[in-house]
Amino acid sequence: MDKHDVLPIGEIVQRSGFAASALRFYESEGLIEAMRSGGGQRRYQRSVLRRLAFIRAASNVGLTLEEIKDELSRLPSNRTPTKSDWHRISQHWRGRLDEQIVALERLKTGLESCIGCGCLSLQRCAFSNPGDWVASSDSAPGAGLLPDSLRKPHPTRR
Amino acid sequence: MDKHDVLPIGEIVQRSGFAASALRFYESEGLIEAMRSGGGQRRYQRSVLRRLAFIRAASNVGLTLEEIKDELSRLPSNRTPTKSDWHRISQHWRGRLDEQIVALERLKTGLESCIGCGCLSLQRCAFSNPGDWVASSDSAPGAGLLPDSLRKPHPTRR
DNA sequence: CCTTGAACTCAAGTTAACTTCAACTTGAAT
DNA sequence: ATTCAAGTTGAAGTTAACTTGAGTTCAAGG
Repeated sequence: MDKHDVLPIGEIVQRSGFAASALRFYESEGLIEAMRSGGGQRRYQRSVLRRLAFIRAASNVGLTLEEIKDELSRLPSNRTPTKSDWHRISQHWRGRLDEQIVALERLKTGLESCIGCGCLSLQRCAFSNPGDWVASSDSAPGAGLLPDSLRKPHPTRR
Repeated sequence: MDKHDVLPIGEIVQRSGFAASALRFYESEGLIEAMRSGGGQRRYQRSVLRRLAFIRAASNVGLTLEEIKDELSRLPSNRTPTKSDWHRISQHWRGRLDEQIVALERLKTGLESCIGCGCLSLQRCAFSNPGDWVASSDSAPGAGLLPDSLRKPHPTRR
């Protein structure tokens, strides 16, 4: 039990779906670890696959690598996460997703209410109001708008 | 009726909530236009405010500047958009928002179904599956995952 | 031994959407 | 006439999350 306990990077690429360059990058950022072969090539433990799955899931939820790193480090040191670890985390992520959904729905509602008025006059359209206008009258109709956590996709990604 | 028909950049900054640098940038990208004073300073027509409101709203919906530029150019040349223009556009935006909401909800559902299994085993967890796995079995449970249009916020903003 | 495909490193490039900076110039008010 | 806030330009910087490229080395099969 030696040869099959570690996997070369190509294998990890296959099984995880991440590019080799991404794996090296994650390693450089301290998200994953690797041992080295005699000649200096990376040899991964099987557990890195679970870690990578976690990374992908978290990233789908919209966490930054920084945040993901934090969560990974909070996962009681490298043992397999228990069901309660997983439950705690999923609650957190659920919250994130809910926030995002609510924000989008608020936006949609604003949009709908604008169809009637044909406005975009910048006068009192909640949909197009810049942040400070909205902030000024606290209980405004379309108050809030997009939270910081809802901005455009990153172009690099697949 | 001359002095009050054009506005200096500072005024536009106040009224639109965009930074002066953003306004110059938008101009360089052809999203807005400006006349010049004798000495070369920008003088904006009032209508630019409506355009800027449109830009902000579209950007809140998640359109790229490129897309916004397209939509602006499709708005029957610079006249005030009619109610039907606005209706057509808002339908488009609504579609975008709906897509995004659906994607997030699919993700949330996947997350929920994962709580029970405590998985992230990379074996068959729809939530953490990389794209190609999902693509391979077409009618998979959590199929689809995040569309390209749903990736992280851009840090620069506000 | 030789050949090749797989891997390595490190620096630099990519993308969007702006911002910052340095070094002036304008223009409205006193 | 002076002043100074407000405006101008063009180039370079910022951020996240990686990718690309150049030049070199590893490792496994024949």
